[in-house]
Amino acid sequence: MVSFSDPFRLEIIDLMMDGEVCVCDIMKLTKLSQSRISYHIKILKEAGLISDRQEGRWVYYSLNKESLFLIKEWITSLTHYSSNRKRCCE
Amino acid sequence: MVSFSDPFRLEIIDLMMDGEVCVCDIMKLTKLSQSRISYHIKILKEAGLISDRQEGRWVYYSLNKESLFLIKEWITSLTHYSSNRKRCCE
DNA sequence: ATTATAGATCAAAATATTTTGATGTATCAA
DNA sequence: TTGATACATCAAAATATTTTGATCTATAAT
Repeated sequence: MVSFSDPFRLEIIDLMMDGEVCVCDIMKLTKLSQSRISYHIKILKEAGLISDRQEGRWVYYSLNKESLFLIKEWITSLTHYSSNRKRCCE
Repeated sequence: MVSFSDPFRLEIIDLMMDGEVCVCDIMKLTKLSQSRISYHIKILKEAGLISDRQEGRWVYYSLNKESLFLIKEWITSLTHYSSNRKRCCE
């Protein structure tokens, strides 16, 4: 959740919407520097939000649908509990 | 989305799961200082994630279900597009 | 073997966010 | 009208995150 907190990470996430991308794809599409992208990728990976798969020199990243689903479930749980007024400061 | 990026804000959001809370509620439940809470509340409010309602000296905060729903929709859209492999670096 | 490419990692610098403590405003109770 | 409570706001300090540029590893092509 906390890993959603950077606009460039959101941009990278959006790029993964259509499937796998490598760092070089992201470089071309965003004009961010390589190390900058690797840094954000690392944060997304540590948060379990993306998966990686190496193929030769390339590393393909893609969204981890399961963890996205878990986040949705958490958001759902936020709104699906009792909404009865609690008295303040009792 | 970016406003989810602080663990204390997530805690405050969780507290609102059961309904409205005021700053003093949050103070009691979290032991955070008043100005610290107001600071985080402000960020959540500016993000449209919570709504407020004043009643006398108290301000009641609650989750804005609509904006939570929009976030869920965005997450859904991330995973519901074509997953066909794209060639890297073409 | 040499060179090129993809990407990870690192330390320092730049930048942004958060915390603190003080002060301000509004409401209410005595 | 005085004092207390709830909360907002502000500037400075503390802390955390991000960016940069350099260097490193691994793979692959010549």
